[in-house]
Amino acid sequence: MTTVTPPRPRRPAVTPGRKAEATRQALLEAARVVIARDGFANARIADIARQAGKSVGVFYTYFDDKPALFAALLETFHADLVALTPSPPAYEEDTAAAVRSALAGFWSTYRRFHPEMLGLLETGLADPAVLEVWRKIRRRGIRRFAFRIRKQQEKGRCRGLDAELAASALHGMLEFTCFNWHSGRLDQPEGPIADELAVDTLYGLVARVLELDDTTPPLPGPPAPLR
Amino acid sequence: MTTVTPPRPRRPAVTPGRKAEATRQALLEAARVVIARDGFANARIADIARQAGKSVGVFYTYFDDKPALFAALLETFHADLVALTPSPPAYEEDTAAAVRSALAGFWSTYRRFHPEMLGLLETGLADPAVLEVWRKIRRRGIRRFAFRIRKQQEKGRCRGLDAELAASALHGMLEFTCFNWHSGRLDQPEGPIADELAVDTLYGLVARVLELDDTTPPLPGPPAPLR
Amino acid sequence: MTTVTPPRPRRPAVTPGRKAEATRQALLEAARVVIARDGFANARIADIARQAGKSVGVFYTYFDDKPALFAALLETFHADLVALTPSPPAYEEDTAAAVRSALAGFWSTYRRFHPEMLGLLETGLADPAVLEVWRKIRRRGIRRFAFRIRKQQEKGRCRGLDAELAASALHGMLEFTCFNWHSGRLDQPEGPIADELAVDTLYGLVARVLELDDTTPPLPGPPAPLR
Amino acid sequence: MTTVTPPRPRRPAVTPGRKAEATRQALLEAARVVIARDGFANARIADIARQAGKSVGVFYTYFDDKPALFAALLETFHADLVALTPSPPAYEEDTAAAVRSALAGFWSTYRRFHPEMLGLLETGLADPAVLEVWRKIRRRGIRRFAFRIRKQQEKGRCRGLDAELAASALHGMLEFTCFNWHSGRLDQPEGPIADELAVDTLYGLVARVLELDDTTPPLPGPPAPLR
DNA sequence: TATGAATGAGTATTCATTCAT
DNA sequence: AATGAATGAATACTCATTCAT
Repeated sequence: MTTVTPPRPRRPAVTPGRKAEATRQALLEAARVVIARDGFANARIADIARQAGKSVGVFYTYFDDKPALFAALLETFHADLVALTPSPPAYEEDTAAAVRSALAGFWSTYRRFHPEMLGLLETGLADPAVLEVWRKIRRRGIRRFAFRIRKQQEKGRCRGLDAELAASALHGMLEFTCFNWHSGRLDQPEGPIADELAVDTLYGLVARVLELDDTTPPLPGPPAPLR
Repeated sequence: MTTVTPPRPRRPAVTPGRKAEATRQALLEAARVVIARDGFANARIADIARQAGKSVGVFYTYFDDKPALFAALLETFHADLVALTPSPPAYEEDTAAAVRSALAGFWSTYRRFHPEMLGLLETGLADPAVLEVWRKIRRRGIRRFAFRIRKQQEKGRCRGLDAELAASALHGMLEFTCFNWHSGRLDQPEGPIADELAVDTLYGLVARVLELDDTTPPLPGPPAPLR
Repeated sequence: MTTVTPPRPRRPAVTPGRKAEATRQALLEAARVVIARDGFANARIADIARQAGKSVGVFYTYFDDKPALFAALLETFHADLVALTPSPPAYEEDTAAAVRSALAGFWSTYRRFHPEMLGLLETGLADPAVLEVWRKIRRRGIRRFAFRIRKQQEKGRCRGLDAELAASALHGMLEFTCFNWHSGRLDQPEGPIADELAVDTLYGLVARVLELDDTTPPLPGPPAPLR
Repeated sequence: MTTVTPPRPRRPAVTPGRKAEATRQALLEAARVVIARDGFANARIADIARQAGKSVGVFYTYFDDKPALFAALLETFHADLVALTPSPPAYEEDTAAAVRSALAGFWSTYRRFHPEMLGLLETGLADPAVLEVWRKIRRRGIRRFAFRIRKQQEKGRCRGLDAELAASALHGMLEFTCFNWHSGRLDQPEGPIADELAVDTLYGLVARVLELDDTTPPLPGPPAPLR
């Protein structure tokens, strides 16, 4: 037995008034604060509204529910990642520099979007809709890593690596590690990590995997000697 | 949502009779099934009990609450990781083989403990008690990676890498990637990944970072050319 | 963005234990009391639970929501109406007596199921699921009235009446009037109506429409003389 | 949910300018559309305002609250019913024709005021203020039916009928049946009912109850043969 | 030990009503 | 008069946890 389903829009189509957009942004920003503080699952709608200095009800003027809010947050996250891409020419000119710059971009982007990343980890695997967005975000990054690996393979480097899988692993490393280091909760007994050190380290890892150093000969065949 | 549980002396000392221990194990195993299927946050006590073929009430005969159940799962997880460590001599004899074997161990351990890993990702960052266990688990793995990096540095390899940070990143890569690939939800459009391929790929990455190949000269200094 | 839909039953399939059935019945009965007192729309789950001497939560052990509870109430209502039907032979033997007895049955049934009728009127037209049950209930009664009218038409009576429509109107009269008189709220300035008087009156109306009196000649043709 | 509204002197005396009255009418009309579509309880102020092409706020310039809006609708309803009454002479001249014409009036009036009737059914029994209006509306119709029955009884017809009760039942039949047939939701599998057929049928019923046909002898005494 | 019915605190969500502009 | 963003009280619903049997 179900109640009649109103065939009319649930939220009265927020007209993009000045004030309206400001409130929406305030809620989004408040949500990021609360998520960063309490975690995604623990973030209550009421807390978010309060953090924004608004009443509970107003939340539903702008979002259908918490998942919808998170979707909005992820949208910005994704858009930012897309904007981050260095130009292809840059890669050809000085691959190492381009990679390093891309990593620096990653590092700072994942700082900005720490709450979003927290939400992805907390709910991504259990919520199909979130999972789909996360896939989209990863696909981009993985594709670029795989492209770079194949380029190197054309030069006789990165021998024996499955480009797609290696890219997935590299992307995972960046995603998780940037998140982890920014969170300051899991490892780091000695306080926050300096940006330069973090990027240097990540570059040290990625550069070795991609065999970016041209002064060293390529590594030999499949590096798995015995099983 | 799991929270810190003050250790209170409840549950009238379940004398671990045959049947009792069997029930406890049944509940633990059921929890793993339900968590893998629905995620940790979505796993209800009632579901776990039903999956175990038991009544809800009996859950509390064996566990103080949901966090306590997860703590019990993590305990086994950690114990298994400890048992996994290859003997130090093995490393000195054939480092590459030892690393490869350690990675293969990682891979299969993270398959077995997929539900636990899911729980860590979902709640670890928001629940101090869980976070502490996760830290302990990671610390072990990171220490070993850092040790290996320093060993390599003594041989003139892995120049310019911060051993601790690089180890943290490598561990994160393994942790997240094994979890991810086993979950089969995030990347993988083409079905599950063969064990050998997965381990080969991970080894390919780790071996490059550690510069395990003795036939190639060490990479030059800090590999970050320009900032 | 939607949350994962648990593929498992929402309510853990109430096993028909003794106590369980008693509680379910208590809730149903409490609901009838509260609906009769406050109306269907005003009946809060919490009130129903309290009236049953139970906590809120238990309601959801037995019913998915208020509509589901109402569906359960209507089921009994319908079953009772079905059980009410006089045997066909009775009709043939003494039609007038059989009709009168059927009306008396109606009258007392609609007293018993006053809360259900209230719910039908309040929500029936706006809730498709409820509407469907109401249709089923009416269809039965209407079919029987229409059958009787056609029987009379075979005897040259009830000339010019559309059997289906007339049956619909007669059924509506009974339904609404029994409800109305039992409610004691709308007309009646002089207190409750005696059962006999009510049934006599209803019979007086129905008998005239069906032209049950055999001592009077049938009414002439279509009784609408001028338009 | 509508409730009794204490008459408080709010709304700073809307001087009924041209535009003002137009807005008020637009809101009333919009309310009728929305109620007919969604039911009274489901009709939200916001929906009504949107349907009228106005902002939510303006609703409260013209009405104190939702009950007040419904009261305004019922006022018009009642006024129309009053205006409907055929002149007494008409009855004496040709009773059958007058009754038929009254029924036709009923039929078309209840089409026009379908939303109002829906509101009465949905809230009338639970809201004392609405109930009172409904009583007033019914009283008029019942009084006229009772008057007619008594007139017939003076002629030796309608023997054994309690005039008041029979009138209440007849009025209920008309009220409910006109509403029901106009709604097109409960019975009618074969589409809307033609006006003439509807009025013919209702007349067929009422005329039989009132024994309007002068060519047939009056029915004998109390028609309830055995109890 | 086991059962499963009962509890109730914790949250999400809706929508009539207010109010600054 | 009109606008539409904001308010918050009222309710529904969930699920970890308790407890009588």
